Amino acid sequence: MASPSRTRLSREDRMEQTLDTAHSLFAERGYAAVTMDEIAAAVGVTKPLIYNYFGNKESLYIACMERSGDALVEAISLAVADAADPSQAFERGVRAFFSFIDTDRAAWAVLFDETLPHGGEVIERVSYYRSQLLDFVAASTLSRMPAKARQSESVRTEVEAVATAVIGAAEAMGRWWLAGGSMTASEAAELLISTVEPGLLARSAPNTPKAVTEGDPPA
Amino acid sequence: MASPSRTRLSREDRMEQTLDTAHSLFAERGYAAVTMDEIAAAVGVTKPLIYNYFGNKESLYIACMERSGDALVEAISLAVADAADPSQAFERGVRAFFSFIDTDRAAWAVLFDETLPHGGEVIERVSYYRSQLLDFVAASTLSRMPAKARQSESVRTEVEAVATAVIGAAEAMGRWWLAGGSMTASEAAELLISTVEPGLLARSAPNTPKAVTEGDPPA
Amino acid sequence: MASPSRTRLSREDRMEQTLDTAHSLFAERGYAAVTMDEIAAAVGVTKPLIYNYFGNKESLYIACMERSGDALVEAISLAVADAADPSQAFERGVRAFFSFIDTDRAAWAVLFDETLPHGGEVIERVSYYRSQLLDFVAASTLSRMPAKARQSESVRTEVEAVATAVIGAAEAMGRWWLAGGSMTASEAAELLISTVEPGLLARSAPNTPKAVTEGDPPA
Amino acid sequence: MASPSRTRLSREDRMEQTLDTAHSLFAERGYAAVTMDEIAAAVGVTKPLIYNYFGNKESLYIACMERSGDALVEAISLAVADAADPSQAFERGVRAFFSFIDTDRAAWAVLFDETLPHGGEVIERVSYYRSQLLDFVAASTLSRMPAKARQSESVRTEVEAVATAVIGAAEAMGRWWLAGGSMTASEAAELLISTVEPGLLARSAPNTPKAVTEGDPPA
DNA sequence: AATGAATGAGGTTTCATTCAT
DNA sequence: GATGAATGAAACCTCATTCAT
Repeated sequence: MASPSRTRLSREDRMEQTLDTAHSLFAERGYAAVTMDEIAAAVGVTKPLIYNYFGNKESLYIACMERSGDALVEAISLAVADAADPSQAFERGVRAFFSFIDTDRAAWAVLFDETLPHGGEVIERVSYYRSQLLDFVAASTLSRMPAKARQSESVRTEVEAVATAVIGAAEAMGRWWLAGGSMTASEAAELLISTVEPGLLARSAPNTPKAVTEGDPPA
Repeated sequence: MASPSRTRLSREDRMEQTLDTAHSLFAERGYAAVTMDEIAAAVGVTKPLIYNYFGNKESLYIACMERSGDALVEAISLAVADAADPSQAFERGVRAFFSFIDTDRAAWAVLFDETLPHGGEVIERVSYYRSQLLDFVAASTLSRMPAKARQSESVRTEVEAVATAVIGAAEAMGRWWLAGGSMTASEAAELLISTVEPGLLARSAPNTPKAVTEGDPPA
Repeated sequence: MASPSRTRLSREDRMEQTLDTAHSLFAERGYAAVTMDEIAAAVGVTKPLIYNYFGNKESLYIACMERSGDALVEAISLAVADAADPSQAFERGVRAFFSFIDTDRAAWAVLFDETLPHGGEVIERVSYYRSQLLDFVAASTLSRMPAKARQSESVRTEVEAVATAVIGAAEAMGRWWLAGGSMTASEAAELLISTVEPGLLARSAPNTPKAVTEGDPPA
Repeated sequence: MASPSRTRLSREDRMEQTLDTAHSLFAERGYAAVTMDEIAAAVGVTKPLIYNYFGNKESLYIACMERSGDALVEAISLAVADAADPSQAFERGVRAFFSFIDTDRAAWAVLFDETLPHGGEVIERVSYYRSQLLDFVAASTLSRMPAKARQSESVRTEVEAVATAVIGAAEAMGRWWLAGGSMTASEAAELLISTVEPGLLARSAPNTPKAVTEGDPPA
């Protein structure tokens, strides 16, 4: 927010700098409340330059969002891919998620801003990232199911619903954690895992005696 | 939305009618997208009258929200209070929640509008209702815990976090359900219950062998 | 342009007054060069009021134009209808045309403004009025032709072309006359009539040997 | 419009190339709708270079216009000069005019653009070319008059008015022809000639009984 | 000979809100 | 108890034009 130096920057540098500044502002106050004038002033240039580089407000926001979104999706993607055992994908994904919002809480805020205009391109892009997260959860749940079940249409619908609920839980908890901060990100992750993992597991393996998968080995 | 009759109404009736109309509009398109002009036109009165009654847009929205919020809290409250066994409070609450949004999706929409201005009084009131819901979940979780645990500060924090996650899950699933509608409200409720109940239970009774509480193993 | 009194006016009066003022400004400097700010200032109100009444700049311009266009078309229409003999329709129409632009030169300017945006609704409306004028000329020419010729497609095309030329001549002469003013409107009308009437007549009565009018006198 | 090669050109060549490109754009969309950005992009150079060469947008337009204007005036001038008999000057001029706009419709479009700013230098230059055309018509009309009449101030005014009307007719018909194209340029020329020539002739030779030119009543 | 970076100034439009009756 | 008229403030966006290299 500190107004940067007055030197002429290369197009690339200026764009980078603008993205940084805009990202901060958007993260702090949301899409609707931030004006182009403000962004320009914060960057230390005039509006036309920003319009020249980014076209319009929505596109600028999308550019901000893309950095965050890509980073988040990649972080989770890597974590999940590294799981030796598919049954650990979910946990690893959740941990990556909280680790991400711990590292870059602004990214999170931009990605899940609640003041976005309802009917534009921005919302489409946000939806894309949300759907990516959804897919991670859904995939990790499905991967633990018998092949037969995975085919069923109704099972797939249920899994989508459950995944939605889990993402909602993660978002809410993320928000809560960002606001309060009375525990570490990793603790928050474990808390979420312990809350939903049992239910997911039960759903994935309906035939398996739940007792066995869930915990205490039989005496 | 049908423009109401133009007869002169008493102040109270007019307010009631305005609330109805405004509620519909807000539910349909969100706080930000609805203008005072529209509301006045839909009600069939002039803007100054609405300002006279409600002061400003935020207050009007709050008035709309309060009806919905109170109704929701009361519905859940009743359901929970009726539970013979505290261990059923959570399930009953969730069912009441989905039943409520099934009956009155407009109320839900107003209560969980995502286009609210970030830093105003509105958001405070929304928070109040959210915190009420939170308390239900937290209470139902705590009630299943041994008294000793309930005293612990760290346990209370954990429970708050978990309850937040659960409410987030419910909201997200509610939104998903309203948008798609590929199952009944009651199915959605069961889905949510089956997803988080095991985890909650495990948390409430950490000593109890989880297997036992979770769906009797085959003999 | 003198800023009118500050009294509150009825909607109708204010609209009327706004139309008057805007009409003057548009007539004087053209659509593009007049700003809404200016209009509002000249009327003595603020922009939002004007937007409230007229919607946007194009609509305001159209409202201005409609008055002028309707008046012009009606004036010509009446003059032509009054012609006892169809062979006089053209002359009467031309006189009405010049009489009109004599009475209300601003109307003319608004109607044939050359700075209108190319692809909007405004241009459509202007075209409508232009086509009305065209029809007058074309009709008066056709009415003097034998029924047989009137059917011919090629004759109709020719008549359209000629009518276009005549309207162009009238517009240009109108503009010239408005700029210079070295003769009366009625003299200008007669001048135009004497310039094109012979040609039109010759066209209408193709049986007359064209050789006589058109070129080399017979040896 | 095809973006030209990026080789370094001499100043003169670059100017030439810029004029070509700008001319095309202006002809296609009119002065107002073309931006300097566009022109620069289409030429394949940067704006400052264009400013360096031409000063500003108006001057650039004028430069475009001058080529077209000079060419048109010269074409007509030649045609008229070639007329053995002064009585044919008008016809030849009209034919040259339509032949010109047939060959180079872009030139025409730039010369008679209707979106030019009202009060600048551009309009002055346009007026110059228009006055040149006017002079051709006026001269050809005057040349057929007795010397005595030519001296009269009022006759000269009348001739100017009539010439204005004729040019207006030519412009309008030119526009119509360019838009529709349902006849050849030469047919259009003859049509215009046959429409105004009789009137002009009658004016030039006021002693000739007009009845003759105007369609003899059947004996 | 030419460029990339940058701007000043202004345009249309929208909205919550209040004045005067 | 209610209205029609009116506003202040600001938002997004565009364009011709120039500076510094």
